[in-house]
Amino acid sequence: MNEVNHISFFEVASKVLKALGHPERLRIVEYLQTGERNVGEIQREIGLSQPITSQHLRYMQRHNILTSRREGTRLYYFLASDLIRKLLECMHSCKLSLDSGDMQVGDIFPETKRSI
Amino acid sequence: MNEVNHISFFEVASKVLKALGHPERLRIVEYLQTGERNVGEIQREIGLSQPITSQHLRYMQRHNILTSRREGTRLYYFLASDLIRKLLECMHSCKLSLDSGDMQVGDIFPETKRSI
DNA sequence: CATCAATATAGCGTTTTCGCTATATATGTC
DNA sequence: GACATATATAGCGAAAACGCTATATTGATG
Repeated sequence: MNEVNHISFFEVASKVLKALGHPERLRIVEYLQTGERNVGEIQREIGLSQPITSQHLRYMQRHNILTSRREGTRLYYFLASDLIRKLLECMHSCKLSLDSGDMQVGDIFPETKRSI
Repeated sequence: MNEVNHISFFEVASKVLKALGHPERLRIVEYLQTGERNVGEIQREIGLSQPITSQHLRYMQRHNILTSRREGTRLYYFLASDLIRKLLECMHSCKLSLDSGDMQVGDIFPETKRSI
């Protein structure tokens, strides 16, 4: 069991992780935790060019991280699944651990010496 | 704050996610949750060729997912940080949610129709 | 239908990832 | 030092990711 059409959990999960494995995309996705936003809003918030913003959003939509909803000329993107939401919560709790000093950057990137 | 030598949390986290974003590497890393293993053990467990196994392990070591310890002619690899462990726990809990049917594959991969 | 604003796509060069085969290195043993 | 076992690396071609510029599409409005 644990397979659907020969797609294992590992295949699914790794695709999601890979798609989130980009600093700007992670920023975008964390921003979208607060609710849906249109491309322009995301672009301004993250500070990317229009094409790059659109490309990242399309990429994440293709990889089932995001979904979109059109409203007139605007396209609103939002988180596509509970897996994504759970993952982000987890990242956030890791971030808090790092902030609180329970965890050191050195635990993750030994070459840096101070805590995040 | 929240920056160390201009390396933000997003940079660190996205590198980790990217490095975990590969089905075989995810398998390896989940296997290593049970404790350290040497290359041969990992190779046999996951069912990869020797060079590929070694390459994935080195890759993950370079990306601060794993560390290693030599014992004679054997090299033992193990999880490098608490962030990794936390992330895996999270993935595992997501996996359980999927298994229990609370979540559907369709939530993640709409083209598939049954639950994982 | 002309035009504008919002968003997407094409095309391109560079870099990284990937899996593979062949070969090298390191360690232990005789 | 010869040899065996365990592991790593080199080198290669194919594919994908990346950021960029230029251009196209879509929808609303006059």
